[in-house]
Amino acid sequence: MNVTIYDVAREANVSMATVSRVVNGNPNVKPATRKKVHEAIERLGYRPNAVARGLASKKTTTVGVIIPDISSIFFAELARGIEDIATMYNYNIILSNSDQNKDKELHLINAMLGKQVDGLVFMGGKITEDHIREFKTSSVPIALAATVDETGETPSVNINYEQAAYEATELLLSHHNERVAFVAGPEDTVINTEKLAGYKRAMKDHGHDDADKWIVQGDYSYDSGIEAFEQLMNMEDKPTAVFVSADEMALGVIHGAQDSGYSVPEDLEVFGFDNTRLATMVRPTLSTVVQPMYDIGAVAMRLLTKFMNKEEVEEQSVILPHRIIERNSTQQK
Amino acid sequence: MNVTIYDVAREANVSMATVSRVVNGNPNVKPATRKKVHEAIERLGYRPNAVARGLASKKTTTVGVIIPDISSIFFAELARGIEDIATMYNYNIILSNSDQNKDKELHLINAMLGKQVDGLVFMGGKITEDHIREFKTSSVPIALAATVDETGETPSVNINYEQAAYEATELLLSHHNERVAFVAGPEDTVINTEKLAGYKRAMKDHGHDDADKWIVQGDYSYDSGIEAFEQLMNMEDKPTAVFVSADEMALGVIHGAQDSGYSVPEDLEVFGFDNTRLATMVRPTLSTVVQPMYDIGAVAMRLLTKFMNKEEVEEQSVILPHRIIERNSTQQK
DNA sequence: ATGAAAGCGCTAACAA
DNA sequence: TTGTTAGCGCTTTCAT
Repeated sequence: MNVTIYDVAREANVSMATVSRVVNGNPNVKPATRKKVHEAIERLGYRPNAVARGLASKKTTTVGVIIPDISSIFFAELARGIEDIATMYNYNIILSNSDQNKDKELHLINAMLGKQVDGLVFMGGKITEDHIREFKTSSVPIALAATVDETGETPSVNINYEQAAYEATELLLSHHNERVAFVAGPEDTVINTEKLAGYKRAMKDHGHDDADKWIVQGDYSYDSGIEAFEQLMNMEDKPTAVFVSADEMALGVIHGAQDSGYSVPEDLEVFGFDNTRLATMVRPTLSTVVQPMYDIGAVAMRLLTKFMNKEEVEEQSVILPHRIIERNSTQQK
Repeated sequence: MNVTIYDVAREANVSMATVSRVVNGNPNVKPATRKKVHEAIERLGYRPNAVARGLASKKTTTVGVIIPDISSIFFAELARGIEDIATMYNYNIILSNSDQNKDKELHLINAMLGKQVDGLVFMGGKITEDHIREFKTSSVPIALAATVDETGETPSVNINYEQAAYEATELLLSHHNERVAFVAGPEDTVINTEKLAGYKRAMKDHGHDDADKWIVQGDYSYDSGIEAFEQLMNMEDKPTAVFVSADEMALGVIHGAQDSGYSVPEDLEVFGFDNTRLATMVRPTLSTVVQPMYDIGAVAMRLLTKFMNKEEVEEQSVILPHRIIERNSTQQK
């Protein structure tokens, strides 16, 4: 049997209400009483039962986090941002992997709501109507991190993927590359669609209406980067530069090239996306789009705390700044 | 107001006890009644309150996970193993980062016990007496993952680090390297101590009693690998091979070497530890010790479920097999 | 097979 | 400043 608030009350000769007050830092307690209670707590080794507290107060001080895959460098960094801010605001985190599987996602949302989380941070690929319905009927606030809801109805934190992709492509084009390819991520995710749009817009602005023929499909993985390189080299006109929509996949492209005797950036310029730690762990170091992953997680969690506290929120769709960083996988100009 | 078990009971014209039974799959319910209840649940959109359930049953079906840093490739992989098995056994996970800070660790243990987790998976660097005391007085079982308790009192899952380090060093020595260096990890963690011991034993077995002079200190990071390389090259007798106690740090060593015009493995053989995904994302690909991170997490969680179910456990200190994989950062023999 | 009722440990009015 | 007392929503005997 664990020691309860009632045991402490008896030990300190006060009511449980008073114990509750000192445990919760309520100022309406005479210092002497407070001291007595603290001593009793110490003596008994009392530790408040958060479950009972949660039932009585209807607050669990825990938030749910649904993440595609915690073992991915990208998402792990986001998760760290989320957890740090959660800790700062005294929340704990229930973390589950969804593998971007819609059924799992929906199931997890429900499981977490069942656990009475005070809020939810959701990361995923595609927000469907079913998702929106769940979000809307949820009794607790929800924030999306690095995940876009096209309807704009769900609070979210992202960067401007379209613009970022535009700028990356533009930079490659400005290096007088006539043939700039794009290695896409999983189709049917809106972030990929946006990147694609940015790439196409840049191509078009530079007079290339044939962007479609320079697009190859990947899945963000290293291996798919290697495969993408093969495809690139099988094209009639080989590209001289390639914009890859994720760093890890970009490493695959670089190594695919090097393994085939090409050199980067001389024979092929390679540009990544995300600026994960990987970007500086490769030779040549990777030029890439800086997406502030940790911050996206942190800001999403911060946003969520505001909703949980019913604070006013000026803008519920936060767009964080991105930037381009040129390293050695592209030509120095 | 949310719909409760009581509402369902009224809607279905049964008692809450019966609703509870069907929700919990108790077989002692007439099929017709079960059906009625399910319909009522459906109609009302009832979702059981896990907090109330936890209070009444004294089980929360959630386990705490204390991890040094979820954004580390190594730990993220472990976490995935833990979470997958947790899901399989219907547990959720409360995840917190400790940064290997003892105070944080102790605080987290208490916070999680306060949340009434049914068990705890702990990952950390150094298990002190204070840790052991907390573990022992804990009302719920605890399992260590990739973390060794020298007293052997806490259930744990690891590999044999000493032996693995021995084999790695041995392999380098067998390549007729006269000078094999070692890049250590954070001092004062027992896993590092074990690796060090394995390295020294191998050196000694090959007639090198001067192992100490070939040891340089790192912190497992990429940058510390680069620095380690500098130190290696400042030695009087430069080593011709180096065993690095973590893959990421090994990449640092490789790139440090390459950036200085050395080639790997011709001028310097490099051997890593862990076999994180990074090992195949470098050129040359990294020879390394395979530590089954995902499995360690998975097995630790599985072990924990056994304790939580009060099952018999034959061996509470599990040692998983490791192996050596030779890739291109060492000489082919 | 089903129901009644007593908690689980705490918070939050409301009184005093 | 402190105490009394309902619940919070569910599980779990114990009856029936």
